Amino acid sequence: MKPTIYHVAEQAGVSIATVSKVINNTGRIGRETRENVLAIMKELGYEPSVVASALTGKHTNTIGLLVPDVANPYFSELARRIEDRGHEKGFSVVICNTDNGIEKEAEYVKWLHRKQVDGIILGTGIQDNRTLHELLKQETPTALVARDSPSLQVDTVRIDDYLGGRLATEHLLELGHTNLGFMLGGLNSSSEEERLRGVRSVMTTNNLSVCEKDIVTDAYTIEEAKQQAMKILTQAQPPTAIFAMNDLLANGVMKAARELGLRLPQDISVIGFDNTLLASISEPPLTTIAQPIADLGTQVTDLLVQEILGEKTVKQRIVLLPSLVVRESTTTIARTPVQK
Amino acid sequence: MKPTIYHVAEQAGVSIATVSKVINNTGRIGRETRENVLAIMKELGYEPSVVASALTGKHTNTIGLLVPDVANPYFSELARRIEDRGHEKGFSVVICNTDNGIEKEAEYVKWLHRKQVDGIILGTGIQDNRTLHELLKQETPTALVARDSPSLQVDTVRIDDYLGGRLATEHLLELGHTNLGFMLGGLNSSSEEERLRGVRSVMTTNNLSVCEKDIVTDAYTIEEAKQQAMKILTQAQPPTAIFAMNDLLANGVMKAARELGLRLPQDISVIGFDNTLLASISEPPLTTIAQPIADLGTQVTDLLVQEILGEKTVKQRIVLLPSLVVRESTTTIARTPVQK
DNA sequence: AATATTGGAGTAAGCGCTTACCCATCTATG
DNA sequence: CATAGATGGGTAAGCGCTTACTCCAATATT
Repeated sequence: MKPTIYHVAEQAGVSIATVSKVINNTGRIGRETRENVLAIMKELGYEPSVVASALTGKHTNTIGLLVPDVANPYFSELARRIEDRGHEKGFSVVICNTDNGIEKEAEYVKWLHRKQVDGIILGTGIQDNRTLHELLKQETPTALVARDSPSLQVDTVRIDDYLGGRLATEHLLELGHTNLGFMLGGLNSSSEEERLRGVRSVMTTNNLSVCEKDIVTDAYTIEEAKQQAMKILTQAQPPTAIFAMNDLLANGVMKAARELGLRLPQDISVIGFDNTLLASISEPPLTTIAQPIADLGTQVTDLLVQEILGEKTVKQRIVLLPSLVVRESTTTIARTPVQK
Repeated sequence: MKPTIYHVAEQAGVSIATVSKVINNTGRIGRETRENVLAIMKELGYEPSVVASALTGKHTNTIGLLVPDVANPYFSELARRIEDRGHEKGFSVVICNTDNGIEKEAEYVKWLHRKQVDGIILGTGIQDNRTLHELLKQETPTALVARDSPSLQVDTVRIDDYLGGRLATEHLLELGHTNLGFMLGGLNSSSEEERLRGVRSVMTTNNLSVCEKDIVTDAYTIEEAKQQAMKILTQAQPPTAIFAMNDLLANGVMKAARELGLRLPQDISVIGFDNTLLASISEPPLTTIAQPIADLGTQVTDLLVQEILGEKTVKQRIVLLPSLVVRESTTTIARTPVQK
């Protein structure tokens, strides 16, 4: 049977209070007693029960992580970083896949609440803020990652999507492209809107406009992305470059292009977003807007942990800046866009 | 303040025992009382504390999942399936990245134990069975996935790696290749050894042999894989086909080949393993040995949950069969292997 | 009508731990 | 030498829940 604090106390000839104090390094305990208790603990292979101590009003040392889908490279890398950092700080992380469903999200949050997790990291792109409001009302430490927090008082770590959109667009314009296509996914729509805002801003500055029919949306898998890309690429006057909102979609676009016999990047330039594993794997290697995923993960975890530990009182919003990573999927424009 | 069972009991004018009974659907409770209590619970927004009930000797409804690295597509897909199934069954999963380190693994297991997780799924490829032995001794329900259990009495779900190795080799031989190269990673070495055993078996049957210098190992990233592949490909008489033990490595091989000016698949055939996202993304699309990842995930979860619930007494070993998925990275041999 | 059943609900003892508070020594102080 | 702090450690009351057991009243049984 698993030894409890009672066994240790008995063996050591002290009270359970004393044992508890040496475990937690609280109160005043003599050198000798402490060492003795420690020895007994080791001898018995005693491990304090997190459950019991949690009941006494302390922490469970657990944080909940909500993401749309861990199988998505972006989120799996993020999850890895968060787990790493959490582990360093003594927290375990329970993972929840919401598929960006408001119902699932709410259900998970309720469940995590019952489990008394110490805090929650929201990495979903849901526009609906109901769950978030609920969370804040309940005073569960909460932090947002890769998601905007429109006018809400909550710790947030995200990238500047607007800037990301600008960077991508500027890159394409510099290469001479003026007829641009865009592919949105839907996994993190608030981010995507911001990026599109960046796009529009740059386009307007350059007296260009983005044609609504060159924007396709709702693609979650590479296959769907390919199908959607087909729509854009088979138009009368197809874009010469496509900006996909994540690397997975960009790969879908490339598949479509290849199937249509277009050469990459000579006939069609493609730029992605995120700079996940997929960007370096793809052929040609994908030019993309890099998110500092590792930093997003560690910083949001730090924020949450500080909040949990009560080490900080003011909420903050951290905005990391994306950067352009040029690889081989984009190049200067070759064919004349007029070919009606 | 969060309502407790006492608040509900008071409001409903019953004892906490009664409330507990309606929550758990145990004991005998009258229709009216039950409905009344239920109503009060809803009204108060009461949520039973998992922590408290866990302390009373029940379950925490949590399982621990140990994998080398969730950022690895294979494991992230697996993790997704396990979380999905776990969630369906009412369990949350806490994720642990061991990087295949025996120390980290042991530490995680100890920690999970303190947390009183109901069970543990081991998806690591560590050869050392110490942790596993420990786990079994402690009677923590444990299940292995994608990992062998040499002579141990533990629930296991895995694929037939030997068969996988055979399938890959047979495919290459059928295409006319006789000079084969192999690239191991190290993430799951027991599996890889089995696969290699499959390879050797087929080779021997065909009066062929595998040259030790055509086997490279220890590659964890795509970059490392590329470097290692270079070694094989720049030999005097390089293989005409390479069998990589996972899709990531296969991509590294393709990168190397491309850098050396080799055409894929005409000059060099590449076959991977796992059939993850990476296999369909890559260019050319990767021929690979498909693991039924979804089934691995759900079945191992089911096994563990049954074990936890005490619904079964005999341990079992489930072996799923891999299959060959032919895409475009392999083709019949073109150049003559003799070119010394 | 007397007894046996059974349905419905309460009592109270813990689960393993934390913590506010109390008590006994021991040493430094005037 | 009496006393005020330190110092070291114990007491006991919970935390929110489950469950074995008890008790009572309403039926069913003979």
